[in-house]
Amino acid sequence: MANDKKLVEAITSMEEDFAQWYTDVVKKAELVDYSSVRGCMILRPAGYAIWENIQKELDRRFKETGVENVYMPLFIPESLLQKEKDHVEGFAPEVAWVTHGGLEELPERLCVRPTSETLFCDLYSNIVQSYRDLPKLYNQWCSVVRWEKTTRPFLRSMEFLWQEGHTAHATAEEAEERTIQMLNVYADFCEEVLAIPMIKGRKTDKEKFAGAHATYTIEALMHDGKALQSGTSHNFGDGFAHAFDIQYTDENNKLQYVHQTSWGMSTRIIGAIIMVHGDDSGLVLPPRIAPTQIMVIPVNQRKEGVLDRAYALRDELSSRFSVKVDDSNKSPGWKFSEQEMRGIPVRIEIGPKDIEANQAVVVRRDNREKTIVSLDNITEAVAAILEQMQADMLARAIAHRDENTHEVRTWDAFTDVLTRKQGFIKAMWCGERACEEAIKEETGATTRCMPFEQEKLSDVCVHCGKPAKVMVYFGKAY
RNA sequence: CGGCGUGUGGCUCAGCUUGGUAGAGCGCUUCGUUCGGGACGAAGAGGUCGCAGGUUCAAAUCCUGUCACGCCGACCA
Repeated sequence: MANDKKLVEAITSMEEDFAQWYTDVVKKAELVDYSSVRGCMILRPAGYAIWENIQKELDRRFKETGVENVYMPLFIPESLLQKEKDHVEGFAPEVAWVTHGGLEELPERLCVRPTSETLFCDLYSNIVQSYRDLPKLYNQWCSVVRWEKTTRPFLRSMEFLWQEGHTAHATAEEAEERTIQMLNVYADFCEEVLAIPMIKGRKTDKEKFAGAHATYTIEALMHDGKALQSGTSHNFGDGFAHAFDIQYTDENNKLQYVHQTSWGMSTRIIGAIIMVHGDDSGLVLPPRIAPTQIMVIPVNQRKEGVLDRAYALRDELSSRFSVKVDDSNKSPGWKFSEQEMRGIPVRIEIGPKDIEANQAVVVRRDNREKTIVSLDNITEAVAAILEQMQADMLARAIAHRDENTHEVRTWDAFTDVLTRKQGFIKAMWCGERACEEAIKEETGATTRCMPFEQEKLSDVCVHCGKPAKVMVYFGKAY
């Protein structure tokens, strides 16, 4: 009983206070710590390792499509940033400036990159001459800085890690194709590896990227019914090419402007992992992204042979999985709770009784299901359990999203959902910005995207009653 | 940026109203006993009270300012 009490106190329950639950999990799982710089987070080993796995997996998928990695400078001269009008206006309010070098004031201010479109454009204007130079398919892994007013670990920090891909193409068609291709890379990655289902669609003009012709997005639904924009892919058309004079000579010796794209995913996605899969005991990591997949917990470890058997088990499983032994001088119960808090997918309990019976107890993190497994074929058994867990997590996330997606045909129903249930709202929209802004003003809900998979729910806009143009996902967002 | 709230050993907090030598629990260290859902005993280490200024014989406590964090709102590709 006393132990139960302690557990309850450790992490605030989701029901009671979701925001506090999130903060508790992030801290208790030791993913992040606050730093001495306002709004900047420290990624601790457990958090950074998740990012490293995300990087590894995404990087491989990018390269399979022909993308190459580069690294651009941290600083952007003010004059360069200002070349594309919409772009500057979009980012100006949240840019950090360097004004001094040592003791001397700089002749021209440098901004700390909030994103690197301008640098890539500058580069492309120099290195693209001929249609033979195209396409350029570059990506960089880096951090960017945006002077945010309020911050939360992973979801919004002033400096964050991400990747930004920037491509230049000969034709508009090719650029559009690449934009969609990368959106699909993100969506597939999220589903297959992170077990997070995504709604794919296009952003409205109001929500699109500063300077883009079209922005596509993947949107996920969190456990509390709020939406999280999880990755974006932009088609710039030839807008930046005109601003930066990126021209090439085509097969007919005519000058043409390139068509560009950019696409990004950030450490914010780790926030999605936490808020989609986590529970009241802490983090739950999908097996395919977990830095440590298995924790072996010896029981009665001071008894002759127990620790040795645990180490042997680790060594055996290490050929296929990432495994650790918790041989600290804590009680088993403490270790169980710790493993659960950290979201390690599977733990294996092994004690004197097990060793005698040539078995171990395998426990899944997501549903706490216990399986007694023979030590003779434990690698195969654990592989099957991890696979099943990965699949079940995705299935649960899809079920949760579907249960919390509401088709709405009237304004009353729209506001009713927001006050009582939250979640995604599918509704028809007239396509007018003023109407979109009014909806946000009245309810706090924003357009998340115009999904690729369209349905015709009615003939009129859910808010203003004018003829409807498109079905939109609405929701309250992080 | 606006409203509300919070800053006291590593953590959670008490003390502040009514100024007078800084407390508790957890954690940590050492030794011993334990070990199948956050074990127990003994002995130890560790803080100058977010920061700066002021009032006072005397400030964690009163006053002013400031910084950070949290929540809500505004803002945010």
